[in-house]
Amino acid sequence: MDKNDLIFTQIQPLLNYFTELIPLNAEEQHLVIELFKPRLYRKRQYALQEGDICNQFNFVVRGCLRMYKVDDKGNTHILQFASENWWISNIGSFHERKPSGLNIDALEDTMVLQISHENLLALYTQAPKFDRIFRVLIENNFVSLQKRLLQNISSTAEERYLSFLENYSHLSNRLPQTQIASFLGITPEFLSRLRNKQAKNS
Amino acid sequence: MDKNDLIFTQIQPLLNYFTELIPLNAEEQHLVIELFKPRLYRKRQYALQEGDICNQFNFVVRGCLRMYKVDDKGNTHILQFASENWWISNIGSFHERKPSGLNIDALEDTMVLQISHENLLALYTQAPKFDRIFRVLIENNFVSLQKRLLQNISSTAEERYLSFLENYSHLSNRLPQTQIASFLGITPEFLSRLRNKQAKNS
DNA sequence: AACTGCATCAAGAAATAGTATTGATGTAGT
DNA sequence: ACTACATCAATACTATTTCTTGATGCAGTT
Repeated sequence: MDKNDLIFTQIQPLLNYFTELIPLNAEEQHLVIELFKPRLYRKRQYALQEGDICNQFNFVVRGCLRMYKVDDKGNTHILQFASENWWISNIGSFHERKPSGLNIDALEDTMVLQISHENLLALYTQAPKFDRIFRVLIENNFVSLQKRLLQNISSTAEERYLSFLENYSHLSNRLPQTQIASFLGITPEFLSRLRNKQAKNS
Repeated sequence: MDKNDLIFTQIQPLLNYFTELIPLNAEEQHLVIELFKPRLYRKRQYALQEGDICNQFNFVVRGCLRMYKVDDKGNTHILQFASENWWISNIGSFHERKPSGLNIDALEDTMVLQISHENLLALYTQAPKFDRIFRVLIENNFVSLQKRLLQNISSTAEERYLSFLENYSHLSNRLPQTQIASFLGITPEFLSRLRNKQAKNS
């Protein structure tokens, strides 16, 4: 398999993703192939480090990334997981071109397709359809974020955990409990007890 | 401890390093503090990836980095380790602004102080003393490289290993044998046998 | 032809690092 | 006092990384 085949195989999920939102013509597909670059992040590797400007918009082909904030006490709080077919990037830092307060790193070896800020602007110019595609995509992200926030302010840890199981069933046995706990905003110990309780009740 | 104290603590070893070569006045110290940025590389993280242009000159505060070449067969050959108070960067790529054929990555979580190409030029302009400091520093690197080359073409693996033990005693029990073997240019298995032999002879 | 200095491959053992569980104890808010 | 969590410490478990060993091979001396 030569290099082009390889890139093509990896880019297929992204083309599918776009096409499901809005069908692309050949030229648009070609732009995507040209402007998105495949990149491998190895487990624990940063895709974005606090203080740097986020310059890439990432689509996960396989693996899993997380975006998180480290607070003054050194605790990490996970804002988002991104596994297959999800987008991740610090949108604020990306668009306003200012240093990120958040980190993104890899929980598994992760292949992404990424487009740089510059190339994304070029993409919008050359194929205005992507304005709409990215609007929709960001709306989706926004909605799921809003949902999480709402849940956070209105539910107990147990409820949040159950909802996590529903919404992220593919991740619940794939990620370490530490990460899930940090996503739910509880300690790993408490999550362990919650899981125990669940097991007993079933 | 606030953020400034933190940066100051980290930058001290670098100021010491320079001062031992040539004393710096307050203004020069200030430039160093301003132009060198602390940065953490986590174990396995790349500081420079083949194909990218090396844009940073790195001083290791703690931890250990390695610079290596991956050959056509996929074997890696380590050119240099850099632990505390050592410099590392692909000087060729850095100065000629062309893609690196070498990789740099972290063998341990590593804190570096790094200066970008742009800022280093600014430093030379604003404080010409650094021309001399960096000349000396690069000379030191050059000499140790030459020594290694000479040894490589003139010694058996066992001799090279013994010399490694002398010159890098602080690393010999800190790095995995795989890495040391790759530095010596032998297989880990053969290094294992050499070590065995040593142990018996003493 | 035998010997030396290495390599390669495969399998298993040993060491280390990462993750999960549990108990004891504490605290803020109802 | 009770609920919903946190913190700390110890232990257990699992996975990953690293090391060792044996078998085999080969190229370049002696």
